Amino acid sequence: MALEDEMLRQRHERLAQIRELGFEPYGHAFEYTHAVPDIWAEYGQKSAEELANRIEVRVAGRIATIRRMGKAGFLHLLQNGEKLQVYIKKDAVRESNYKLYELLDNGDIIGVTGYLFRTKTGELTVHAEEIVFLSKIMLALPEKWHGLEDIETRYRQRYLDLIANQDVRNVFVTRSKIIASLRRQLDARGFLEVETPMMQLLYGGAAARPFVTHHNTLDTDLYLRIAPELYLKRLVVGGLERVYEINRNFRNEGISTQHNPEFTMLEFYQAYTDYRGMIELSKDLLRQTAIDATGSSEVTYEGRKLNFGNFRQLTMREAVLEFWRGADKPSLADLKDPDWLLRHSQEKSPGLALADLFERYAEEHLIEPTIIYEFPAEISPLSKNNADDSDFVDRFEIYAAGMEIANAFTELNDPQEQRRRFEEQLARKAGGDEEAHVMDEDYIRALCYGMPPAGGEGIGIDRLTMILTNSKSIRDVILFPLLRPEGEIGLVEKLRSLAP
RNA sequence: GGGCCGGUAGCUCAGUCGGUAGAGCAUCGCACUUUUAAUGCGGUGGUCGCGGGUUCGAUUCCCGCCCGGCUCACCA
Repeated sequence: MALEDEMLRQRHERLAQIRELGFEPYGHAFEYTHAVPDIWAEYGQKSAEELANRIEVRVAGRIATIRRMGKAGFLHLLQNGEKLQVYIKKDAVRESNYKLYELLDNGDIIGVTGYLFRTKTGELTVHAEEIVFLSKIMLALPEKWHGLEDIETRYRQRYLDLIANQDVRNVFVTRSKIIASLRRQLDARGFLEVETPMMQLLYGGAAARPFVTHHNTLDTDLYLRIAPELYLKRLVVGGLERVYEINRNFRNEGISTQHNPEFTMLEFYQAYTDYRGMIELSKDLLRQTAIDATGSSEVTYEGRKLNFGNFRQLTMREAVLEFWRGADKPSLADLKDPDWLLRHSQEKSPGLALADLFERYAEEHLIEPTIIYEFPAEISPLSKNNADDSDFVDRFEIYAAGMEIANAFTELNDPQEQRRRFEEQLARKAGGDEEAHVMDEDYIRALCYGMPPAGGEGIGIDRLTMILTNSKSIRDVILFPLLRPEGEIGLVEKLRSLAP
């Protein structure tokens, strides 16, 4: 018999034994006086003498390790990422309780009532006086000191990863702090959090291929949104002058260490400001988020220092110049010369060519937090033209660790110009560009009612989290990243064969 | 989608120049009433990712496939 089957059978028998002792193998509730981290916070520094006046506690958690020694034993309870030792002695608990202790498995969830003391070696420990059974483990937990390392299992069974690897738990705690910090900062500035459709009749607000789904009753195909942008700007038209949304976008494209098909974006819009206002707001938001998440505006990513209190600022052309490799280094004048640009890229227009050069030469080298501005209009169908050079738009992106983490611009609020841009995109779509923007006539109609001048920005929460948690892959900051189907698990069959 | 790397016990890994496998932990049994990777002794546990081919014989060699990782392409 395979070991797993054997273990299931043994533990199934233990369920009955636990019941025979008068305990429920799956408890209903347990009121603890302290969570394990609270015990450490309150008593972690107390000496054996200070603990001598019987401090009674009720604690709960999952058994992480268990060491039995004849008529006594120790176990560690794991709760909220921290462990607390429990000591059980045969003549200190009821007989049935000691028998229950003898049935415990690594991974069971129990509650313990007792008093605090320090062992000979000085470890803060609960001297158990009563054990309550709360939940039975039926399978084997990963091994105790190598933990769970298999990447596939970590992603597929994230719950095991969270139990076995406390640093993984901390990544997701930090992710939550990042989102809470951004929310708090935006709320404090008078932004209103809103929710806009995830299922849309038309997709827009970004250059990407969408997922398609179908609504049966309406008999209509719907797209999972690739961005909330056009809906948020409709709200700005409607007088919600400061809005933001933190939610998922879906893009039907490749998967990599920097891309997951569903990912989380913060988008925010502020009326009566422009991209310069967004630059200042971004600097404040990111600096404070880094501090709230990590305790410092300076973080280490892959061994390199990134200071979110100090942003570099370069135009796209300056960035190409700075990171140019090769002998034929161009001048700034070359980068403004359409013919020169077209000679140095496969792209068909000067603006696309400049963006291409930027991506090829500069992007991966933008390690320090850097603001890149002066974007070509061709790659920015929703941004307002620059007043001095209509081939460019008032747009910037923020890069760090070689990744784009934010994208922002002065919003295009001229419906006539927006119509022209959409039609330009339609022409590109006709030319085979699957990611070109579609025409959204209702959005044009909204602009025709007048949108105040506004700045808007999107920040990629997953990538920001990667940087602030020093994670190499986006899958390490998404609890359940998309994976291919796993195949047969076979557990249901085994459980059925054990059932009464 | 292309290239490279990987998949051996529940976990972490070794190994077989082709003769059907091993360690530690976990698990089971015994001993042990302040342990810390508890300790000591003894056991159980494997369709070596899946399917073909070559061979007297394949976990090992060859081909195809599945799953994962990295990377390129694409993208944020």
